[in-house]
Amino acid sequence: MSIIQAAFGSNRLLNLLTDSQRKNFVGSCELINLHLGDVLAVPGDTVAYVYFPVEGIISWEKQIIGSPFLVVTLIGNEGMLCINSLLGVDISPCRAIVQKSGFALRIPASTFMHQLKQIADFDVILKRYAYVSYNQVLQLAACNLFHLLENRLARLLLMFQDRAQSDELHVTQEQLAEMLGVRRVGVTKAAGSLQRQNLISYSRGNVIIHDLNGLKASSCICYQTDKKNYEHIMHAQTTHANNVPMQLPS
Amino acid sequence: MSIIQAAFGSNRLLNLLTDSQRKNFVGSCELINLHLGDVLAVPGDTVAYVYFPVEGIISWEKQIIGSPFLVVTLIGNEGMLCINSLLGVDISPCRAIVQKSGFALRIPASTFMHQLKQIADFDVILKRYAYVSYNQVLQLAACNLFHLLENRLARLLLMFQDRAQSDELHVTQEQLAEMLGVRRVGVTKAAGSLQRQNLISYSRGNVIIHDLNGLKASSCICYQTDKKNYEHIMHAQTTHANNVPMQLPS
DNA sequence: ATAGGTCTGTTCGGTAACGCACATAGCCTA
DNA sequence: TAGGCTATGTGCGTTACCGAACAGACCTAT
Repeated sequence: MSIIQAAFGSNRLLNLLTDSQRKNFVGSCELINLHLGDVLAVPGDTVAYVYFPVEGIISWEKQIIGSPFLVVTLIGNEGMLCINSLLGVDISPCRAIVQKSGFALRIPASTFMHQLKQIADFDVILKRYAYVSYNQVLQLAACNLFHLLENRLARLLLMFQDRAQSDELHVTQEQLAEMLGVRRVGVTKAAGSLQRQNLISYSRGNVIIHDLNGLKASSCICYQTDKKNYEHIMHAQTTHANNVPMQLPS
Repeated sequence: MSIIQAAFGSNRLLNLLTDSQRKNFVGSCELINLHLGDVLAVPGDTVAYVYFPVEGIISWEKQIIGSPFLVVTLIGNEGMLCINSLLGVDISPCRAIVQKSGFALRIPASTFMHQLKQIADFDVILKRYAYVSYNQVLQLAACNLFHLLENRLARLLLMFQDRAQSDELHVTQEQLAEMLGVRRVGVTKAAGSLQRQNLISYSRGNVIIHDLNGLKASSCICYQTDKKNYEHIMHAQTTHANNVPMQLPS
């Protein structure tokens, strides 16, 4: 069994295709390794490839002039990079960085654009994903204005947990601070509070989530809202959902 | 000359079509009045119509649970409502309210979806617009986090000015505060500062911009960034730009 | 074992918002 | 001309951040 076949069915967007459609599409992809710190997209640059993560986490980060990068969302096997290609624009609005190693199906942007037209309903599925992504950014814009850091931190940790499918996260407070667009001391304070509530514990770049439900309660509703929205929109009719068990190369 | 013909060529997105394409499309539209306060879309509701403003201003507002509505962008004749239709989703993510009376070309959402497929390159143009809109929200998300109220207020006033094509705006501090997601007193303070700098003056719901360049200097760069991005993306190649002089019904 | 790097905790003063309450000022109508 | 409504100004205490600096704790390498 080839590596490509092994990854078959392990991205939730591609799972919305029929078996034959997916087989066809994945045939145009190559399975690549995502290494921690890899830069997959640079804002303003033309993107060469579109990625469908299979395992691992990629951060999608916006920078505005005069300010640091801000993590807009984390992308795992529920999503894709880069939605700009999907909208017919080859310029990336964001930076994309691998935050957790793994694998992704990669396809040249031009091939992707072609396949998008060829495979029936593929554009329908992915436009929905674009809608969900748009909605997520709307949520973030309001969240950044209204919600407290401690709640936003809890939300970010939950997003990590979802995509890592693990309660052990490898991320320092410094990194979390950068992602959230705040100072490291702010995260220390917020994380300390979460720890005192026995929701998480951490030490030198390792965060362990002990009480998932408690953490959800401490998070702003944005976490739940985004998740519900994804499920609601992506699984609304006309999809060919099926779950092929995931197998990965060693 | 009919009212429809009068509005022909007065929306910048439709101007990117060829004459015959536009004629075709506008034939499926009706020209309606936009009255101050009209609610054109409700979050979570199915959208019945898509709007291409000709004159007037519509606010596009996101609400997250437990917080007030927040203005995401203002839409004038440079844009359209609702990009969700464009992405094949009939549910509006935002509320849309007329902030300045005017006119718009209105088309049933289903007819719009049909026309989108029929008219060559129309979807290409509008997907680019979706990209620009996505980028705007990204900008807002960071802006809300990093920029000061006074700068954000200046930005909002400039966005009004652009779309009103007038230096006299009819909006109270209370309304501006709601749009920005802050207290009215915050706006009083910020607006007072702008007035003391002789950039604007105001009284009882009338704001007059005296020094446009000064106001731009007081605004966060987000204003310029968004504008440049629109021009850059919307006028990049493969468009059939032409400007038909605008004439409106009395 | 010691040294140097990385990660986390704490402290200080400052500021831009917040909530709440009340004061003034312009405009409209009776 | 008085009364009432709306829009704007102000004042006070509180809070959630900020920037800068430093202290301790832990890890690894020489």
